[in-house]
Amino acid sequence: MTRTLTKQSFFARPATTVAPELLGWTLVHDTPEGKTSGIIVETEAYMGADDAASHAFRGPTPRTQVMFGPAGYAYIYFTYGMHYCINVVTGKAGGASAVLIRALEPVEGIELMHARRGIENLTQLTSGPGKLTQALALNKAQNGHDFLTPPLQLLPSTKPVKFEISPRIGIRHAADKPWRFYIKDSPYVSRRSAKN
DNA sequence: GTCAAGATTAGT
DNA sequence: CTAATCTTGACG
Repeated sequence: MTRTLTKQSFFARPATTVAPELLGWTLVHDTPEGKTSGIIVETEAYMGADDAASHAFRGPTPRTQVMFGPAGYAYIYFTYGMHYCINVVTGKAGGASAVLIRALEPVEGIELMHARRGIENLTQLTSGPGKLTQALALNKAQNGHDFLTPPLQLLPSTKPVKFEISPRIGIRHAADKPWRFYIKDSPYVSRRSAKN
């Protein structure tokens, strides 16, 4: 087996396969204000039309359009009247599967992230899907952006990671599916997932 | 047009 | 446990 898995083919696999492998990767966002980045420590897989918990379950809508496109793009949505969440589209085009990035370990631009979040606590800076988008200044403007080019990128992991599996957080349907993955012992996983 | 629910978070 | 806050999508 000599073929290398390119970034593009990496994403074009089932969300349940990509989600755990994304742990340890780095999410970077460059803005005029400065660069912010973090290591992915928590993810969840959403399996499109076959997954009752997915936004794509009832077919394509204007909001979920990018999930039905090719893999490697950002699906960012607004919810609860105050939060954005970011996903990586995975699988083959039309499948509408995606991986929700739920928590990061802060790396670059920590001061900027503190300012954007208005808090001092480092472990709570990016420990949740709504928190990390605020810290990296992600919103609707980045919806549909491909992760292979600046200013929003996903950089491969440099070392293997030890992770655990659990049911997904905050969903009503398909709550039994073990499709949440997180780095064992990381103090940066989301609070609700941690144990609450 | 109307309405309920939501892949969340912070605070009591 | 609940309030905050508002977009989306289903219904008609």
